[in-house]
Amino acid sequence: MPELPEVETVRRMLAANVLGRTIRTVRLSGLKLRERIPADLPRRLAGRRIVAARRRGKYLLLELDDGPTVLSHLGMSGRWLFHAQPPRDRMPHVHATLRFADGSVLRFQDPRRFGLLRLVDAEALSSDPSLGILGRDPIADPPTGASLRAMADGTRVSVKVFLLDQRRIAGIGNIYASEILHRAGLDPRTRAGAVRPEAWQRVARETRAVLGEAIERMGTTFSAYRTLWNEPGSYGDQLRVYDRAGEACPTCGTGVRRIVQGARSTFYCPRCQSGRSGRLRAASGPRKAARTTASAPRRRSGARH
DNA sequence: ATCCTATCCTGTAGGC
DNA sequence: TGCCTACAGGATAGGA
Repeated sequence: MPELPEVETVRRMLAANVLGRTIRTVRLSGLKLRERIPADLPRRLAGRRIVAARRRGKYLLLELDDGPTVLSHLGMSGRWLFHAQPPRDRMPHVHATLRFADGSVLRFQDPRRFGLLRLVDAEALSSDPSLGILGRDPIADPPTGASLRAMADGTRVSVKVFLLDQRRIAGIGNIYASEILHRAGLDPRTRAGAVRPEAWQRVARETRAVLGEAIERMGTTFSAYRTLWNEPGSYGDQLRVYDRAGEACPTCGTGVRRIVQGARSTFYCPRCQSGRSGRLRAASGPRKAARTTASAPRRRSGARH
């Protein structure tokens, strides 16, 4: 799942490869992603030059020379792929093909179509509904223990769910949330409002460390994510707990557990991350039951690199 | 306001 | 071998 490190990797590669290029033609699949791609996108992009590649949280922004910005989100399986020469393949699930004046091509591929392609006028960027709700970016504006604690004040949700909330910190997804909390030695079930100041400091430090190291390794390819050159990221080797239910915790050897929080998997070490205060009750309502008590180790999609 | 659940979607894995 | 089903989760609408 593309999270901040994966999106930042793609942004850097876009900056290195498509900046300054002029779009000649655009072709759309016509299929609906998270929302419909504007039908006038080809007309509005033709002849425009890409002058900036930015990122906010998990959103990518390609700024055009006449003002508007192509706003994109990779969702679960989206990819921006660059080809110096026009590709001759018939790659499935390509929803937008941008052909540049020099013959190079940029494609947006997204099998599961949770992604997003939107054109936003310069003056509307600040009021864009998706961007508008985003909290601080942990790379541009690194969190501190104090800032996290202030944001969590009075919040009753678990610290894991808190970290996933894009309105507070923009860019952390399900993989890195588990990794950050493991490295911070904090029980993912702890209520965010009850996390101690020292623990928030560790969360802040590990957020910066994990995201930074993941960017260095061009992200984590769990299944679908690829860089602009269709290469997998290599941070998967560094994952300590994510998708490792039943395996030994790299710190203490205890079996890694999988639980479900907010309908998403959380992986943690019950020994290294033992919280003695502020723990939420395991279940607060009818739930699909039985799976929350991490049973047998389950292996999934072996595509991790 | 806050929290929680269902929904969108397809590739993959596991069961039989 | 092949069919069938469950599962993965980012963002968001809508309900509690």
